[in-house]
Amino acid sequence: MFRLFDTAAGEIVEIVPMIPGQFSMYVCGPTVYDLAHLGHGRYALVFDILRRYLEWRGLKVRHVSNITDVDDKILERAEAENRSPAEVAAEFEEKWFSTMDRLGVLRPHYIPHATEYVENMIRFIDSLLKADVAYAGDDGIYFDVNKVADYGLLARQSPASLRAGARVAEKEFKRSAMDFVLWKLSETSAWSWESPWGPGRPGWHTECVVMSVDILGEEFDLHGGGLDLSFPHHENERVQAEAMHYKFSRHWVHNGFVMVGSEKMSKSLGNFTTLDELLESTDARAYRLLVLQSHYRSPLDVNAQTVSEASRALERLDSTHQRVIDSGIDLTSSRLNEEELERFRDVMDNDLDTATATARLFELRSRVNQLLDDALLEEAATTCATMEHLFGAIGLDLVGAKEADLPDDVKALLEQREAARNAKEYVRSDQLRKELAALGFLVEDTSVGQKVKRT
RNA sequence: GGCGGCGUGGCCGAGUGGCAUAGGCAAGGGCCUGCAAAGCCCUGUACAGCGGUUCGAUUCCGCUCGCCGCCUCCA
Repeated sequence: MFRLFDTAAGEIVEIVPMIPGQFSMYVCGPTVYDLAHLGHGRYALVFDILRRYLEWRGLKVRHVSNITDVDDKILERAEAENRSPAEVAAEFEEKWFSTMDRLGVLRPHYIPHATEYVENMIRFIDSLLKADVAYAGDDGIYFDVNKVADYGLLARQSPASLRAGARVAEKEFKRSAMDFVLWKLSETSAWSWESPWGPGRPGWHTECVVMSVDILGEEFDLHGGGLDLSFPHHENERVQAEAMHYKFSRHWVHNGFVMVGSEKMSKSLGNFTTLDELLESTDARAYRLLVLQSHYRSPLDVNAQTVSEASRALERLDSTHQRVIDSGIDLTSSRLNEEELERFRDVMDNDLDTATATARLFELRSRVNQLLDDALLEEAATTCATMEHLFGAIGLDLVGAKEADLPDDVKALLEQREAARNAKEYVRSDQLRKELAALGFLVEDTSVGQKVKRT
């Protein structure tokens, strides 16, 4: 029994796949006009973890995530840099996936682009007009939210209270402040598509409806994204679909924000760090571990300290992995501890509680070390294999010490040090260890000789 | 203004109507080690405040204080 917090229900609900054994999920992807920041990284990791977990659980997952390549911000950047919007979009899409690869985020099974769906969107908007839930305004076609009974569901607010707080300047012709644009007329810009209403561009909220339904059908299991998409974006998608009598997504899932101090990280606040910046100095797995150590719906502080703590924790995991390898244990043929697998599943089934699951895996790590200390190799093998199998299920692979290509001078120093130690010239060997440390190499003495790590 | 959420040890961060063994990081003490490192063992007066419900509340309810989010583009 797998449960998740469903934003539409406002509580944790049991997730019963529409088709037994399968799972269809649509996750709102990036608008490609700039580099991805830590917040994008978190959502990508959260849904990557969800997908991997469901697959581990034996479900056949269809994971769809779009690329929004039609947007005013893309146009603005293109104009500012005197190139075409398509060029800007292509550049940042490529950069997006290269960063996602570094983060170990699996490619979604389907990656639809808004530009491929413009014709489809025009037909959809036309249907909305025919259904009388949309109308023509001065500068485009608008959705009439008053035609939907429960507008505000995903915001968990009534239409009246939403209206009371509306911060958007009213356009005279709009029937309600919350009405949103489906088709933006743009007679001046070269970047436009022909439509029955004149040249223009589709509004943001329509593409995901059209693409998700095209690929997954009129009803699918889950629709997700960052919490900031719950309203108005997802709500606007939902009401369009509802107006067309689609059953649409059975569940809505949103992840919490990355925080900078006490503020949400966002483009508009300008307080963002790009993922590429983070990855310059940090193992990408450390960010995944940091994300795993908190609950996906909680705000997550990402700063130099929390990142370095996660990096340190990761080092210790890797170091245990290395210890096991050094003990001559063959992990690939080890049995797995069924009890632990079950416990992991129980915890993860409870609203994807990766924090508790990870805590449990750290306990296994500790147990592996204890077993190795006691030379209980067979049990250590099973425990370690189980731990690594489960970390793998959520996308975290442990690695041994990198076989660093040692520069010749380092090799020479190591040889001298070994000789000094064999001769019990400890003052000299400690001096050599210091020299190596200064060169960026950490030397440890073990029962099987010196071990070197790049620092 | 409306709606929602949060406040747990030195820091980060889970969880729970029944002793707060979460976990991570940091710190102190010990074992091991030529010394370190790694590893192991031990240690640390933590549930914002005030009421209420209850045999029992950190957990449920109310109020207060503090912080945050959404209502506009946002992952």
